[in-house]
Amino acid sequence: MEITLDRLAQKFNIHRSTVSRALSGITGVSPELRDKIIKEAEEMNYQPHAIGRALATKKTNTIGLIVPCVWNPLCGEIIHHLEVYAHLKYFNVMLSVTGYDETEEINALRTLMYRQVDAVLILTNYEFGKDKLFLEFKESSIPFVVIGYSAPANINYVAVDRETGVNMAVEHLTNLGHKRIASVGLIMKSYDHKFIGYKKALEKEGLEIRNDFIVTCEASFETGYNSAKKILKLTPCPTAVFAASDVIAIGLINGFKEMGVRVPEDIAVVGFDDIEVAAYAGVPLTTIHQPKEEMAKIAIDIVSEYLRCVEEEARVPLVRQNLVEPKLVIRDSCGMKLQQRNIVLQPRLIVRESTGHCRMKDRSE
Amino acid sequence: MEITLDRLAQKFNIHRSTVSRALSGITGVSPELRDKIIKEAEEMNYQPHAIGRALATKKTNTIGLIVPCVWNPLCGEIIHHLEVYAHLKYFNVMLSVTGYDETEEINALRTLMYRQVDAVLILTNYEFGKDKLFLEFKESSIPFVVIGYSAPANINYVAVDRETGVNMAVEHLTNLGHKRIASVGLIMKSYDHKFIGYKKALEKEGLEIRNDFIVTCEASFETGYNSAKKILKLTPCPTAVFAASDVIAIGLINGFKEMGVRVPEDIAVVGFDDIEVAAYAGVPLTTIHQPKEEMAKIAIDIVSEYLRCVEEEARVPLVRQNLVEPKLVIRDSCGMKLQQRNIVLQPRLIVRESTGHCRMKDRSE
DNA sequence: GTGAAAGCGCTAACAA
DNA sequence: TTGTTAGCGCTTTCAC
Repeated sequence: MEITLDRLAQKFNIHRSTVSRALSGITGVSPELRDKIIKEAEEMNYQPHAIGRALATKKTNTIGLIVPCVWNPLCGEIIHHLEVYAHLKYFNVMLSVTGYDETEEINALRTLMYRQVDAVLILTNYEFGKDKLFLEFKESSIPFVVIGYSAPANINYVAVDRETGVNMAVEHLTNLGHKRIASVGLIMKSYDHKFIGYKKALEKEGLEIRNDFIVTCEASFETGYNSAKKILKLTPCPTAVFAASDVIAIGLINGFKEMGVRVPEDIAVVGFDDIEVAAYAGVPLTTIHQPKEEMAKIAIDIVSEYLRCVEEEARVPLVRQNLVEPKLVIRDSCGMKLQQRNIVLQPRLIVRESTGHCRMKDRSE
Repeated sequence: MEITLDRLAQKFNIHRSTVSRALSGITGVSPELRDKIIKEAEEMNYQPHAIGRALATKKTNTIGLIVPCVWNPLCGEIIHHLEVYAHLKYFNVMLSVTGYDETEEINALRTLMYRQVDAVLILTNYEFGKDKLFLEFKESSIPFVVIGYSAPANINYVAVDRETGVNMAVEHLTNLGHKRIASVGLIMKSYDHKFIGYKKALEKEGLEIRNDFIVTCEASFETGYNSAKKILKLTPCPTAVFAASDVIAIGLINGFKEMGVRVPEDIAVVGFDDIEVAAYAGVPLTTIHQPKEEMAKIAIDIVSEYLRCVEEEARVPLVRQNLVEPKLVIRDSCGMKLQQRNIVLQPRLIVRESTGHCRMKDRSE
């Protein structure tokens, strides 16, 4: 038989409310009784019923996490950190994967939002602020934060500064002397910060922006792999390529290899994300590091701080919009093999931080 | 103001139970009223309150998922499939990551178990049946299934046949003529099926089992990488190595490369798991495929079938213990490059299935 | 310091 | 067909 507050109370011929107070550590129970109750509860291995409590308190201590997928290493790593930090703040996490489907995203939101989670986090790597999703959010009163992409003015978000990141990547290539720099996986829309960054970086160097040098594809190993052929068909052939994500970069390098094209000797490749495999991917990948753990921490902080305030009936914090700084991680895929390297069995890592600082904008609703 | 059954009922001056029936599609409401109610509910965008419903029905439609980590691609891929199948069966999933910590596993179990989830799935890659965890499970009345490792007689599980898998891997190596086959990442315990498989496979071939050829390490890219040095120090040097997981194999290959040792020319490597990156890892990895999606499907089927039975008050199914068959996936890392290969931009895949069938043992409690 | 009572939102058995 | 009632397990306000 399940053990409940009432059953515990019966043991001592007292009322369940007293037991509740004793176990919640609320003042107003005699120390002796309190200790007896606690002891007995432990002995009987009493566990408060989360659902009952949630109904009474209107708090579930659960945050909903909507993600496009989990198999993708970038998502996997971010989800990992989110869960760990959530756990530290005593939140459970409810996971919902949408398969990059906008309708599914809305469904997930509905399911989670309607009062079974205290907050929702949404991981997305593309434009956010699309009307439906956005409206759905605003109708609810629970806090939410977008992770991975910037959002409209009145929505919390934490994301890397993509434009700066891409700029660093392209600059690295131009510094190495590259003039014909193609890209794979960019989305040719004004809302794609990576696309903007790519264009601006080339413009700054006075390099021509050629549409045929912009090969679009989704983010996966396979699409990257298949893009290799497209890149090699270009005339004149690019000497370097910026891949919009590491999975693409890794696939690409494999594709090149398959066609007898060496990286970095024949063509240089920079990635974006710095997923863990990047260091172990055939040719260790030079890439732009996303501070995933930091982003996760910030996201969890935002919701837990918000929730703390409503609990204490304090003024709720302003919308927080965090752009965190990327870093350039130099490995082998762009041909920085010029220096002598000791044969030390550790993944080589030269980190070059961007000059900017972590920017944080606070705006009022 | 939140919209509830009562508030909906007020609109028509009827009782909330009628509204409840109408919306649940339960017979016993006049068609006209029913339609009016449904229409109004949709208009007001009514969403049933999951917590209230859960308290009343003692069902949360949520399954708890306890995993050691999510950043690891093997875990990530399995979690992905689990979530997708759970979703298909209308389950939410509550995720709990334990960081390979047994105490955390028990905590997670407690948190989830005590009536906020209908079932729990536990993903583990090591021995299961450890007293504490096991007892904790048995005290609860909710169904659970272990994924990835076989469990004691009265516990559901679904796992690959690891012993067979390792046997296939080692056999592949011996077929290629290898005699000195080291291993990395095995656990030298009687409960490690991979270890058993490795030993048996060598014995079968009449090969010596050398303790120094068994290099232990945890499953990560980094530990694999660091193990390369250890392998190369052995005398006589092995000509092939079996890595207990793909992440180890990938790290290992990078370590070898770093030290100027070529794979497969100088040394052959087989992995285990067939994670997605395996096909794109510098040298495409020959490995043992775990049917992750199939395993996920079986796991979800087990719990949803169980839950269906208790709901219908039918006899609950017997314990299901599924060992699914691994497959040998031949790529490049063992030197099967003998045949001419067309330059076709697709990851090469030669799948060799094990001769056995998917075994399923049903046992009574 | 402790008990009684109400109520969170819903479902389900029973009456009408 | 519809309403009434009770109750899921807990918290919390108000009496005592």
